[in-house]
Amino acid sequence: MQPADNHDTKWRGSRDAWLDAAFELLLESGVDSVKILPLAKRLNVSRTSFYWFFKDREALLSALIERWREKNTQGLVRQTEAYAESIAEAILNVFDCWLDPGLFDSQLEFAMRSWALQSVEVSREIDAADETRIEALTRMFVHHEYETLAANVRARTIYLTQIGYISMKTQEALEVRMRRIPAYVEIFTGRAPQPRELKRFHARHGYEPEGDIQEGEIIGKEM
Amino acid sequence: MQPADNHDTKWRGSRDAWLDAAFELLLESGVDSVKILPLAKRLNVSRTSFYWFFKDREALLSALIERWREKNTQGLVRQTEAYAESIAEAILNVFDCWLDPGLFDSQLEFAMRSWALQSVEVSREIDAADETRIEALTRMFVHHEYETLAANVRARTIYLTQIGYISMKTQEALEVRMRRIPAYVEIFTGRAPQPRELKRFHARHGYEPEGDIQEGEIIGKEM
DNA sequence: CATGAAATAGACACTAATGTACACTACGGT
DNA sequence: ACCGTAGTGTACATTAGTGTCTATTTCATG
Repeated sequence: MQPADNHDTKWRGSRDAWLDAAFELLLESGVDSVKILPLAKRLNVSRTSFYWFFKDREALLSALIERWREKNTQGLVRQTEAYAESIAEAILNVFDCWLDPGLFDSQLEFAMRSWALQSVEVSREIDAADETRIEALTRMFVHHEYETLAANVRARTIYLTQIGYISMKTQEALEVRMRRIPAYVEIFTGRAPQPRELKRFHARHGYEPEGDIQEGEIIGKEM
Repeated sequence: MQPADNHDTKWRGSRDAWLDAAFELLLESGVDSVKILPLAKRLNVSRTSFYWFFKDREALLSALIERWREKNTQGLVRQTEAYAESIAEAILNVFDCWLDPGLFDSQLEFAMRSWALQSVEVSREIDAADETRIEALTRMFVHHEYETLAANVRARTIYLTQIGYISMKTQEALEVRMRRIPAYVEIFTGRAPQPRELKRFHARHGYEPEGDIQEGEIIGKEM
């Protein structure tokens, strides 16, 4: 028999406690570290209680996949569909994902990709997710009047750059990241963002630039 | 005492055999799968022979890191420094890396990044490599008269996109990849590559486009 | 306060891995 | 021919993990 919803009793463990701990370990050190014994130690609970909540380790891992499936792809697709006057604004909407872990959990994303090395099941999940996401981004560009092939390559660039960021585990200060954003927008769209578009973006993320932004100041040369 | 260079005796094992097999496993399924027992089975050799060549598992893993350190960063940096008339040509030189596993081993790269999850040592190695590589790419753009910040962001984009590709384990047909390349060049540089630049690139990789390339055909819209 | 379900723990059996000790075999040089 | 060294195999001790069965504790509720 499986546990009923846990109306906050005083039991030390719970299905969610095990799951949360499993997530932590997954993010910290990869799927191979998600083992029952270490989890039990971390939770200060007997290892065997685990088997009351989950059939076996397999079941725990499936639950992790489940949780990821819901979260990241959803978050990204929603942002590509958000209202935007211009392509620059649309891209800034997508950038929200990289700044707000609520919309897209980068660490989780990386952990899943590492996991995929060892599991065809996970591997298939990831492939499906990539396709869905790139399609959504492509639609976004097409919607802003890009040609199909161009839209697709731009979608890839923007997506791959982010996956690259994740894979690199880049730790930039908000300041640095924000300063780079106009340049990224210009690269990804082919034209510079308007100051007012940036201002709205900054506001969303509670950021105040040090000096006022002058047009043309940020990007060098012939772009 | 450690083994002398193995002047091809008829011994079944050798330090290199173990190392090669270890690499295979690392690429296929991550560092956690690099275990002595499975390696021994794969090599059809007694597990314990291992201890003649390596002190312990640790020592084997260190040897793997060693081998990676030499290879990938070197390959990339060399390509950024290759002769190029234009920035487009310079970028196409870099693209050589992604097409020629001799210059840059993508799978290995990904495996190392996953490994870094669990090992601070590897993690530090990776960080150092990233920095070196991005610096080299930035120098390349600066050399072609881009402003410092712009050059740096472009360097990042090109590098991250590739890391993203790797992380996604993209399997594109050469045909597809080649068709996308002009668009990538345009995104990364801000202007379209010349047909003759592409031709030289195609020739290097033994590729013959299906139709002749017409200027402006590839990229859509307002770029 | 007694009862039963929810949750925990302990004892046990098993597996896969590491590493050590030591005996053995094949080869090459003198 | 024979001896040392390079390389292999067998046997054993140990450790960390999985999963099962059973006994025990804790809590909510009548």
